[in-house]
Amino acid sequence: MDVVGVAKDGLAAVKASSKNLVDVVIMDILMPGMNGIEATRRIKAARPETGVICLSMHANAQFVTDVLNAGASGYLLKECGPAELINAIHAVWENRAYLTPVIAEIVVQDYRTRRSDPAASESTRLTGREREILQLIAEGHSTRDIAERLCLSVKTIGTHRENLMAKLSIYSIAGLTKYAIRMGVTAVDADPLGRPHMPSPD
Amino acid sequence: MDVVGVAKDGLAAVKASSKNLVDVVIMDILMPGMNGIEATRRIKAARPETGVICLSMHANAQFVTDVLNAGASGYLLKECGPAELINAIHAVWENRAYLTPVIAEIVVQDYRTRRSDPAASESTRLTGREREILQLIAEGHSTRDIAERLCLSVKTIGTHRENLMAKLSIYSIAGLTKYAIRMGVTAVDADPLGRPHMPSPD
DNA sequence: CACAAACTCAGCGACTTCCCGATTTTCAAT
DNA sequence: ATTGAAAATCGGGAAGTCGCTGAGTTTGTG
Repeated sequence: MDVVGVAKDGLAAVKASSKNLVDVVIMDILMPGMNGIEATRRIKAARPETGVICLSMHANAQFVTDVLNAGASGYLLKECGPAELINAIHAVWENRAYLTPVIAEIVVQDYRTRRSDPAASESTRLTGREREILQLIAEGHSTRDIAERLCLSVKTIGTHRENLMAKLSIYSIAGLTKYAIRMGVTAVDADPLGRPHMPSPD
Repeated sequence: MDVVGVAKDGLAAVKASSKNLVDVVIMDILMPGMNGIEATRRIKAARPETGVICLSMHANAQFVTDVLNAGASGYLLKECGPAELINAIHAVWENRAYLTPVIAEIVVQDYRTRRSDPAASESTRLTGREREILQLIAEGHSTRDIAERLCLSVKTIGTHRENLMAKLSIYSIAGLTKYAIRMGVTAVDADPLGRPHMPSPD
């Protein structure tokens, strides 16, 4: 078992795993720029036989389902010991799935609640794109920034933001930022994006 | 010693202490709407003989100096026991000041560092108004909202926001929100301000 | 295949932001 | 008491953004 590469954000992880033929990727969800869900989706799209294990601080039902939908085969919490990590790597390696018990329980609970009330978490369930844009907004990027970064029209980003706001009933950037922080999509001390104009006269 | 009133936010505290002739106010700093610093300032402005003791979770030099500038006579941390609180109330009652030892130390340190490097924290020191507006922005209020709430022109709020951004080198609402959270000016789970328009058709 | 959901984008009026400027108030130091 | 610096207040105007409507394209599932 070799560590063939380490990446500090989602984009780097996607690039690294496309260059080296990686068997298993240990993916953090909370990363600046591109999050782990999006990165997982791209890695699986580029090379489906790559196994992805997500490692997160948050035991959040939304995260788990999104990550699994993105194609991950495992989900661990950061509190897990090295033994469990190795265990999970072996499982995913052999094309099996591994969920840490707490997460497995959450998944089951999620199925149940969705059975009993299918529309309950329907309204606040964000799509991948919406979550991606939520993250970028919460990281301080302007609509224009995001549009350029994702090679989309400013209008598209606007629409996504509107859908986002309607789903969450949060109609301010500040509110969205706090929501993103609570959801673990961004960190309080993430890069605040200093001066886009006025490059300091001194 | 009687408790003559309890208020859940800054504005309520100002109103309550103007109606009842309060001797000593125990003030929390972190409150939605109007923060404790602004509330302290207004209470002292309305009736200077009112003693104000600030009770905060944060042992932050910025907070302490601001609160003292606002006119507070005491500063305690929330970890303090009831004995110290009573102690402080008696001191302030008798027109003396009381700082809990940790805070006293911070004040001394602050004096020293400011002696040695007067311009160090000069650029990022916000005025009271700026801090107030930072808080309102971070609570999700629009420029127009803030202007109406403070009975000021939209232009004034804009200028304050611009000064704020220049001082902090943070040029996004999201960034300002995170800064406000780090500074303890607002809470992550503060009221996200649901739907300012579209009052829900169902 | 058909259907729904997700994703994409344009138009347009209203509003906000950014940068320029200005005045008044406050307050500490001389 | 005067001066000066910092704070707070506001306006104009160009440029840009937002909110809403509507609508075409892609995607995935039954």
